[in-house]
Amino acid sequence: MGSDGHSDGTVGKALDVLDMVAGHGRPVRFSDLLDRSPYPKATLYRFLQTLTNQGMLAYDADLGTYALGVRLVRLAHAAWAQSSLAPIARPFISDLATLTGETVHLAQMDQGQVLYVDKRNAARPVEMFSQAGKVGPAYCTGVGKAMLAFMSEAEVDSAIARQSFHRFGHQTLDTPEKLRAELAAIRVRGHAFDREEHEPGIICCAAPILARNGRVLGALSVTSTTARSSLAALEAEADRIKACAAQIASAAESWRFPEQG
Amino acid sequence: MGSDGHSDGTVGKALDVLDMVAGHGRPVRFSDLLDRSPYPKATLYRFLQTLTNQGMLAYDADLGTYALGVRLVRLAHAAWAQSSLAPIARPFISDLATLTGETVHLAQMDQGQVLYVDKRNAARPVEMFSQAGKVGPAYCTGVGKAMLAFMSEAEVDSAIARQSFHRFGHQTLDTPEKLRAELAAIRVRGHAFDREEHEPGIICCAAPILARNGRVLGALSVTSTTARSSLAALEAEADRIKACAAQIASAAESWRFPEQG
DNA sequence: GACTAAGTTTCAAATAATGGAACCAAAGGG
DNA sequence: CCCTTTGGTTCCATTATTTGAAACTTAGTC
Repeated sequence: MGSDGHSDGTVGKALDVLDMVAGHGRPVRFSDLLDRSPYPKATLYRFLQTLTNQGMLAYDADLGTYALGVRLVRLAHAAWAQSSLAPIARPFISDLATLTGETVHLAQMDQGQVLYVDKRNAARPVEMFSQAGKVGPAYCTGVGKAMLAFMSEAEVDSAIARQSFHRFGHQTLDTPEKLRAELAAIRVRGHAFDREEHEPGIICCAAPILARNGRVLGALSVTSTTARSSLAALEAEADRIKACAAQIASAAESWRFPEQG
Repeated sequence: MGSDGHSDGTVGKALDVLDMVAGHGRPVRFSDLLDRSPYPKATLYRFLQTLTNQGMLAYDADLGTYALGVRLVRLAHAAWAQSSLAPIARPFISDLATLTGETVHLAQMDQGQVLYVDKRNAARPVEMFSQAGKVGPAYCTGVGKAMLAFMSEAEVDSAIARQSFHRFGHQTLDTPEKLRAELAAIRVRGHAFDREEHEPGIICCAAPILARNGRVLGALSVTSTTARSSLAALEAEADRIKACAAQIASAAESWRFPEQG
């Protein structure tokens, strides 16, 4: 169980390469990739060929660069639709955005990082892939902390081991100890804050979405700015957020365990 | 040489399994998958384990089902942002939607199928099942035919071999011959129509997005309904659509070749 | 308690992955 | 113009991984 995934065989390594291309952010040359990769030339080359054959990567012959392939976009649509909370949560999130007049984020945990799967802006409608799919740090976002607070010891340990603890602002919790203390407080309170810990001027109040068996399904946050609102004002919405989280949890469970099944 | 791609090794097979899960549309049990799979029990089992370990699949222990994992959503965001035309095309598409007052679709070709990568809805939303990440048939959609018309012989052959030629409407081109004849006409005309070939009441006018070297980058369509518009009215927008396609092509090229003009 | 279906593990044989090194093709430079 | 470097591709003997029939373990039924 390697923490960074190159533990299961050829497939794991290939997906590792895929991540490398994704991580680079823009089309990347073979040799650039070679530098960052732990694999020898020939091996990396073969992986790139295979992934390109499979449509997971796209090779640009003119520039000699590899980029992520469109097959991923197709797969992701299916993933988003069948496996994320987003489609189930959409109506509830929409309501919450309207009620609060603020932006609502829906996130899930992926490999110790926060993955935003949907976003609802009171004013303007959602653009699916442009927002959904973004990742953020777990230790300094409202949704991240809300999820961590209700995860099992083992999961939290493994997640904490993956955090960078970069100080984005002066309020950022920059050590595992501070984070753990905060998580304890969140567990009691039932909701988490982001006190400009990730981006200056941005604050939020977040609540976890918990299944009946206690498992963390995701988290929900209402975000605002210090200019427009305050932590106190956001906390006033906490019950509403929790109610919304409960609705989503319940909808998710009845989706997962259909009556006639 | 596989039209269905299980030709390159373990990785190819694993991705095949991934597609199988995606294709099923909802969380799927091991044995369901086993029926549809060409792999023996133990082999399939190991693939599912590996993919689950890797976060490409998510296993629901309560139900014993596999679904696509959230890691895909993350990868897809990167794919969408770095490899599809969508982020580049967005402003142009937006303008076109405003100018025409209709819905604009942006699509690319993936394995002989049309992959919608973006959609811009005018004020009045059209009832349709197309969103970013969704796929559709190439032989009976405006964007599909627009792309096919400008692809190389070999590519068209391979794409045609993958079409189902299901008759969605009475205008649907239901044989390779009819399709090829139509493609020739589109090549001359420079734009393609959808004459309710895919969905009753839905019509569109589409143009390909072509790189300077002639390669097909994608296609663009303006969609309407027979109730609100007509083919003639849509054709009146053809020049505007082509102009937009040209803008996108040019933006795409200057993005890809930042140094050269 | 015996029977069945669904899922998991084992293990020797078969196969595919590995990577050092050779090779090729452009660019660069003396 | 030839020689060198850099970036990319192919070979192939070695090695490690995958493979899948079969045995096994649950969990559920009659």
